[in-house]
Amino acid sequence: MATIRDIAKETGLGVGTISRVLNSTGYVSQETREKVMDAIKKLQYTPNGVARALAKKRTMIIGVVVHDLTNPFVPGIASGISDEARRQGYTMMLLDTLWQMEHELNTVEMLRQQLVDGVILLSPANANVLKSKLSEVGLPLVVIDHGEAIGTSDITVDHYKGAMEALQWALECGHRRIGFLAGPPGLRFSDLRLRAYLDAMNWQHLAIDTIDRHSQLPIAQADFRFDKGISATEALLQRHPELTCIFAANDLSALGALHYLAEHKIAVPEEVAVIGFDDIPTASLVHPPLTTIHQPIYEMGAASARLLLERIQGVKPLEQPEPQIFELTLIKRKSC
Amino acid sequence: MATIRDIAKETGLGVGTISRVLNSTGYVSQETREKVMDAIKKLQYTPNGVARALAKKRTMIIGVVVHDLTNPFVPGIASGISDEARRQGYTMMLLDTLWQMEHELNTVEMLRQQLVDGVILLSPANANVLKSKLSEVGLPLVVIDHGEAIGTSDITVDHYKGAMEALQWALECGHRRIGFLAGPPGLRFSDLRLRAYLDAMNWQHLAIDTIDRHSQLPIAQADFRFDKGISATEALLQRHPELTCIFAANDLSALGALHYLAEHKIAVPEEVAVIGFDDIPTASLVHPPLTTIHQPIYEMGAASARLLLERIQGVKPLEQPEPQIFELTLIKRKSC
DNA sequence: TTGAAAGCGCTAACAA
DNA sequence: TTGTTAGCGCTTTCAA
Repeated sequence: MATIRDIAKETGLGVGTISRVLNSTGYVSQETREKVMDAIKKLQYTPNGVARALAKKRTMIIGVVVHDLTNPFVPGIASGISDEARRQGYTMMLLDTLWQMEHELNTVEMLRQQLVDGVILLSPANANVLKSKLSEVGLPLVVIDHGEAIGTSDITVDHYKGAMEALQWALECGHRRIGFLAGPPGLRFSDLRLRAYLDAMNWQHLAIDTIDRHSQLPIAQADFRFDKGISATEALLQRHPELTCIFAANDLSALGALHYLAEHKIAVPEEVAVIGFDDIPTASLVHPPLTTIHQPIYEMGAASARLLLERIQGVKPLEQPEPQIFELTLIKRKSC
Repeated sequence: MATIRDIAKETGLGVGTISRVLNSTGYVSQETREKVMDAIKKLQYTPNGVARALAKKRTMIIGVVVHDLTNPFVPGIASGISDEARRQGYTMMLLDTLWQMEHELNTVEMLRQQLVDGVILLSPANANVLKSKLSEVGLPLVVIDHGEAIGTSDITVDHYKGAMEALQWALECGHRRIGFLAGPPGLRFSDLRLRAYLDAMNWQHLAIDTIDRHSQLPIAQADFRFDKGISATEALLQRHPELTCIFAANDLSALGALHYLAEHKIAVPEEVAVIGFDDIPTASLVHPPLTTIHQPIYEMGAASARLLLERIQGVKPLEQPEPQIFELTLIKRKSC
């Protein structure tokens, strides 16, 4: 592997000069530049990024921590980030924590080691610890939709309002007996969607943390998952055959509902309607196409990258939050 | 930011000793170790990964170059890689080229800069150039299913055989008039699936590169995409109303076919059957669930990571190929 | 316009 | 068992 010193030797110049042509900084005569370029080509030289990062104190890489690569939501966000980052000369490093607390911590521990210039956290379960860990070492950070009751996200949406809009539509369609496939309890955005459901059903008096005690309610836990969406739908309809509509806390579980209904030849939306939340790509592919709340996934990713880069470049202060709230829109397809 | 030198000063020890307790190499007395640990905690010290990488000449990161994060196939592979890498203490860095030649080259150019210890290329369009670029700098490499006519992949499947198996099943089901939704021409695995189709239809004499001249054949270009799957199916059925089955070169386009058929109230599989290829997660979610050829996606990802790490660690030689061919299996669901 | 030299923060001999 | 020192390959003053 050729180093900058080899180029210096080959051309008879000093390493400083080589560095200058490599970075187009300072003055270099045309003649010298060419001589250097020739040597670079001849020796197949590529600068060593690690050494450069050490000297410059930046790597031009941003780290993105996600909970599950196979959740269709995630690649959407990631490609928004990746595109925007690339546009500004940065590279994205994706890190998957598989919803495991332990991995989330390990991951942030390795990000502390300065291999990245900044970090984007996507729906972290415990944003607050991670945040303080990273700010200890002064790493710029952007949080998309954190999962804790308190704390601020830089990029987010109005989950409550979105869910309410979905339910409003269900009511407009004439549905009165509406069941709910809930997400994992304790996660902020999961709870907000549940809250909207309770309010829309006129159960404002019920606190979300006591909901599991009201087993007579048409609510079943589906944990944002497809497979649990199937079983939860089954449970729901057995306990509540009177339901004419199911609102799922996310698309994946809504797809589970759709799957169950199709298997049991229950017509959608004629017998039971279904509404989801997220608008993942698959939502439009299933039959009937899923009516759902659209999140501008790609745009949210791009915006988070833009904000992070501003913080990295010192345009925006690291700690001062100014949340961007993205618009949700109801996409009326065929399932409700 | 505290450095190793600060810890040395704080404890009154030499930097070598600090390094030793950090890496658990060589002898360190229990007492010293504790003193160091205390100082680390006190000063909130985290070792600088870049400096370490420069000194050790390895970063413990592997780069994974993919063409499209939003293709469900990709996250499947990536999570296999990520899991296996993590198990061995490595971190995965995902890079998206969006099917763009230019990005593919830029990406490899940055990987040349030694920020990673090895590279996995997923279905690269031009594996050969990338390969030589990386081997110039001695970077270990694993290729999953390259897209060129000649060249070897380390991890692959028998596309021809898989497609043939799918067609055999269609024939067994009594279908004789079978249409084909083709992938992008010129890609090795795309062409192999087409070849199998032609052979199964007893059109062995037709060369794949002249296929577009035979416009009377029940073949339409769907380019592995959902939206083109819809329009291609429409075109196909208009020209060939006699078809009773459609074989799609991949699941995404098969889903497009399914979508078209549902929209036009054409019963699947009674009136027209559909078979796909890949077995992406969505395949089992649609209605009717898609009969398709299953690729062990996760396993292939894990295997490629294992192989790469063996090459990085010098257990396996860098250049000597010994391709692993994974088994494809026909998954009979409801669409055929 | 170019060269020399001092780091960047860490690891790994080698001495002590 | 610990300390010292010479790199790793590059950038960046400061002189020349």
